[in-house]
Amino acid sequence: MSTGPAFKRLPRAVREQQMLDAAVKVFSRRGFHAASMDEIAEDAGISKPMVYAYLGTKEELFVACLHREGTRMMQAIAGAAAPDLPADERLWRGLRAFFGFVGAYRDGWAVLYRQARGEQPFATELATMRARLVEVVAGMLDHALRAEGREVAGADLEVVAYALVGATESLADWLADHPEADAEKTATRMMNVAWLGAGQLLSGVTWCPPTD
Amino acid sequence: MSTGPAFKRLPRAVREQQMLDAAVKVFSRRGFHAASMDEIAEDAGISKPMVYAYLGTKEELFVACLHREGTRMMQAIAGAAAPDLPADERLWRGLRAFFGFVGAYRDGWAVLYRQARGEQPFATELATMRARLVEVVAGMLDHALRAEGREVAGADLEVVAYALVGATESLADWLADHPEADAEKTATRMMNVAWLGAGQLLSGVTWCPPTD
DNA sequence: GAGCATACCTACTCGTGCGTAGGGTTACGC
DNA sequence: GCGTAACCCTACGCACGAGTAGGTATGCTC
Repeated sequence: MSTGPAFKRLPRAVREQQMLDAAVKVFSRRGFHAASMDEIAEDAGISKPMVYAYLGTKEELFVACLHREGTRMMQAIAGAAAPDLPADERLWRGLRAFFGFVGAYRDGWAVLYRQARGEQPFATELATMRARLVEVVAGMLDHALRAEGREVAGADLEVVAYALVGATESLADWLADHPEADAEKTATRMMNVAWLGAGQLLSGVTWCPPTD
Repeated sequence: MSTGPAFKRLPRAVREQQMLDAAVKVFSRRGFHAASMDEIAEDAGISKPMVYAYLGTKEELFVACLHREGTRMMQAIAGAAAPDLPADERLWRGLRAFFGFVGAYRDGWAVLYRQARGEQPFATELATMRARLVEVVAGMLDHALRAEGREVAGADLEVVAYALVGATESLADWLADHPEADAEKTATRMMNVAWLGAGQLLSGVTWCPPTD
């Protein structure tokens, strides 16, 4: 007369992914501190001790989320940026891949990143990832410059790259908040700002503060 | 034989400012949730019930911080952007004022904003402020465009403005993390990226995705 | 079908930190 | 000098949520 187990027993690997899905969802909705392990467990359709057994403490769980989403993003971008292409082509492909990723994982990405910014333990983790991106962009600009036989101080390039990455993240946030918006179009907009600006700089045009 | 009161009795207005100073400091160091009212009180040289008596609950206290810093920032920028100047001049002055502000209040500003991003109750408050900035920048671009007799869809302008604001905030974060960096120089860098990019767009140059 | 590992649960402990009750002390008006 | 209002404190109640103890059921191997 027993109805049997209401929910199936599943292999570890599957449950871990379900837990991570739930964790990303709840963390993004509530923020790291406000999220409760109980809610994550419930959302994953499992009880709390299972989460601790598989993914460890709350911090470790968050790091696992960060890691999975970060890896997904890097993979999405990695293929796009073949180093032998011209700089504008590389930038365009990179941006398209990036916004494509954000568009697909709106919920996950943007808010995870918004969360990780504030909390000390994770901010460094995030900063490392961003540093990698900045380095790639700076390297690309540098490459393009050398191809024209000119050179710019590394620090300057890095700051420019930093600004570009910041602008991109900002538009990614915007995209995440506007479900109706189109990822491809957003990428084009970003490319306009980034490339026409970078293009000018690459051609040696420089703006100087007025001497008043 | 009594040594008298170790700490002076001070009028409300003074104490409130001390509390806000302490709150900004602690919130920025620890983040909203990790910050404790006890630590804030201790740092302000006062006991906890006083904080509740004057500034209300933790959320209300944080909002008060956000409000004070936000107002300071807006005031810093407000004077700089006289509407009758040419667009590049206005942008330059705005940026200089902005980075000057961030440079002066490194501790307070950047981290307050980093915090407010994540937590739902404050994210909207912040979004409103940012929206005002975006509007100002978009208005400036629009003005410059009309002066040349051209016109661009409002939505497009807004996205471009959004990207510029994002890039600027990103460099502000960078500035806040690099105490040795110079605010003026950072503003110049930002102006290079923003204006040379915006300048191209204003001259009607547009980048189109390659048809492959 | 006995043994064992793995999946899974209910029901707790315990620290932490928000918010408050209730009372003391200094200044200031009259 | 005396009331009254503002300033300020020590000490608590209480809820919430991280992490755990200890036990049950299911599938897999031989």
